[in-house]
Amino acid sequence: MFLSIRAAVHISNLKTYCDLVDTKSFSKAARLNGVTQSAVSQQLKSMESHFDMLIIDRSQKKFRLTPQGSKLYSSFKEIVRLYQRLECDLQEMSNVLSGTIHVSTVTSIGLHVLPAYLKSFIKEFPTVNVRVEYRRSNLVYEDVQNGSIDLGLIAFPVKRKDLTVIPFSEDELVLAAHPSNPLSKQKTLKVNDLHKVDFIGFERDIPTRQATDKILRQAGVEVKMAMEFDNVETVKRAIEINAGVAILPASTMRNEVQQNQLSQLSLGNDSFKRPLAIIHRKDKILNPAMQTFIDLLKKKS
Amino acid sequence: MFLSIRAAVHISNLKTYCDLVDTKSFSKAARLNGVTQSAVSQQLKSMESHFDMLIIDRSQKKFRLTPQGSKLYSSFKEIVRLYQRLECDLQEMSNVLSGTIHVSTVTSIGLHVLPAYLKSFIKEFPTVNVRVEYRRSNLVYEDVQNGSIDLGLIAFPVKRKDLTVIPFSEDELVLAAHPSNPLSKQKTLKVNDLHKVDFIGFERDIPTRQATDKILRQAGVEVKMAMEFDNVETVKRAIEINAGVAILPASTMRNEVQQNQLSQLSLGNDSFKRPLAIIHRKDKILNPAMQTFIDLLKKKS
DNA sequence: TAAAAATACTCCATAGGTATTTTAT
DNA sequence: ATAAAATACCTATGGAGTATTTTTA
Repeated sequence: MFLSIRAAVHISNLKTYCDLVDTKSFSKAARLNGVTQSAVSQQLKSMESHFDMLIIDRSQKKFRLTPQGSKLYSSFKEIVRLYQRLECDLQEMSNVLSGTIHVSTVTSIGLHVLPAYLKSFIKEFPTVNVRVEYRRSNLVYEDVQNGSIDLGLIAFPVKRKDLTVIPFSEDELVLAAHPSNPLSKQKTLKVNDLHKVDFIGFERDIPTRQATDKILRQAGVEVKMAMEFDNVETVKRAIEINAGVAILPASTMRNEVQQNQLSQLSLGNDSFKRPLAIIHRKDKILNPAMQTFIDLLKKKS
Repeated sequence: MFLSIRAAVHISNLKTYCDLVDTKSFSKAARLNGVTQSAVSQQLKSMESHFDMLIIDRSQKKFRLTPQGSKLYSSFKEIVRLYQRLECDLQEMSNVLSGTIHVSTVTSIGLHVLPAYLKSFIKEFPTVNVRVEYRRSNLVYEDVQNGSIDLGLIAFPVKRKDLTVIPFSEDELVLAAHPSNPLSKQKTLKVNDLHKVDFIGFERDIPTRQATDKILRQAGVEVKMAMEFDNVETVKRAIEINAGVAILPASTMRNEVQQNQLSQLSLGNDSFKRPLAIIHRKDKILNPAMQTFIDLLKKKS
């Protein structure tokens, strides 16, 4: 009736506002919440008129919160957190897992490791909706960090403040070569055998590339970098035309090996591993579905 | 985008839901939040469909919360509390008092004590909107308790669980008589002088009536109860036609005494007092305007 | 001058009102 | 039989989209 709580304040607006403050960007906050920049702008405006105060000082060059603005921020953050926790608790109570899990994964994992897990997961929990985004490593980190997705799958995890890393599996790194390639003839292979060989690698900013570089460097081996690609599929296609050899995760080439399009060669005794991990924001509230998903990945390995 | 927080959940709905649970009544919750019963019903329904679960089991006779329903309740209560606290903090920061104070007062206080305070309050804080409801004592308590108003003003405060009582003033209880009444001739008066006298009182459920009864009883005095009314104004009118005398708070008859329509006689040395107090719900979050209002009442006395 | 934010304008979904029916005591 | 809650129906509103202008870096 006369209660000031009578206001056009939608819970989802609070979340958007928090993102706005976090990102200091209307358009980013908009993207994070699946609305347009215009909407965010209007939301803020209506909040300012509702509370009858300036929230963000946009007069100067810099995005600057007023004292009221930061008070709002901290309260809203708390409320959003409570609300999200509530949602998780409710899901838990309903004891039928549901909801959506939004996963962003490096293509190699997404294409060659994830499917097996995914299959048993959706079989057991058909009510859960898993969305998979296939992206480059750095973008996976970015997605996770800015909160646009729930879980990330990456190789060679690097620790970051405000990220939780959950290792869940390892892949063996092996040599991939065309069946007709001389190297394929050898029964055993050592890294040294790769000296001066035509080599196909990932682009330099991709962790697996950095790992293979290190392997070669430590063995004192120099290769002729013939081609560089940003994903494993293209690398395999290049090997298939015998443009060179590559060091790849074994899991990514099973099909081609089976069909004799590629040869897989173990790299000596000291076999090299590619550790895989799940990442998520430290402050992320994992709902039961996500938790179960994580548990499955950890268990199966 | 895919976030479950994306929901038609208005902050004010949370408050309404809490009231619904508290009162176990759709219509009461509706009244408390200035909407129709229909709206409350629809809100609940849409919440149930949104969370896809039963919240209130209305199948049986009794209003019964599901486990999910009570989980919702506790979380919503926390959120509402956070939000209300936020609003207060914001008001405080804006350092111009504003908002609305909703006061429910016993008529005698509202008509004869409050105006002086009110005058200086609205002079000092013209931006604050004070609404006054004039009601019978028990209804003031009720209003306060069910949260439909912020502050209550009553005499002879009684302690109640979940109510805070703030004494702020005292009124002297005096004898009111028609100027032509024999009693008015006496220079001093003792309670005993009222023996067998025609008496006009408040109705039995009114605290001041109970107080005067006690005064008379303790003095062993019996009066002839000629008339009973539920408010002081009518009592005074009855005295003016000389239907009897009454014991009234001095403050309520100043005007009539001045204009010689009533005589005021002190009741002996052991003057009787009527304590006045402000009441509010213990869990009420007092915004700065209310706090200031209370401080003013306390200070002036 | 290019990106980000604000604004103008429009549209549609929905929240909530009135009126009524259904249900429970 | 009566009070409370649910439902049917309708309308107004305000939230958000598109398109555009304005701002600022």
